[in-house]
Amino acid sequence: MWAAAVVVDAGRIVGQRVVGGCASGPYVPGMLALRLGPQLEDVVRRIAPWPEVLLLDATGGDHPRRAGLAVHLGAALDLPTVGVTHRPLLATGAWPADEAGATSPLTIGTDQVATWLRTRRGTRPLVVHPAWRTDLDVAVRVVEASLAGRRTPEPLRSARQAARRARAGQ
DNA sequence: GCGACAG
DNA sequence: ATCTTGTCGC
Repeated sequence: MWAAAVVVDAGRIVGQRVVGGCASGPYVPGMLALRLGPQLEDVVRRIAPWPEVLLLDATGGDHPRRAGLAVHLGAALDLPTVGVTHRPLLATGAWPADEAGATSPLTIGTDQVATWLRTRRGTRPLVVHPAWRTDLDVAVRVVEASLAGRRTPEPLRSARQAARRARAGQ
């Protein structure tokens, strides 16, 4: 398993780190932190400059115990976190209008734990999860500020690309 | 037994 | 995540 972390400031990559090794457990929905937590914490701790907020492929309160991987990692690192996923884990809610910036609530019972966000017209909306020391409003603003005109936040694209390169050996 | 189920 | 199928755009 490979993990990559990049620090993006004003659209520019100002820090990057890649780390490899064995995943620490199997993939079990609801227990991602057990599988990926240790290596993700390691790769973030090695990065410089230290970020103001972490964007992760993970959920926050959309979790059986309201503690998705983004919550765990934020707590472990004492760093604000925001999650971005393709789909919710448990929460449900109708898609927002097909307009950039449109949002709609994702709820578990009466609690809104995340929001659908249409980052770009004509594409599937992303799920934005407030997590450690962030709320819905901040989470959406962080994601929108990191889009760089694309559907997916630039830090996540860069990190995926770096991890893919490392996995291929280079 | 089958589908759902972050990555 | 990974894989497969289908669509759209360059």
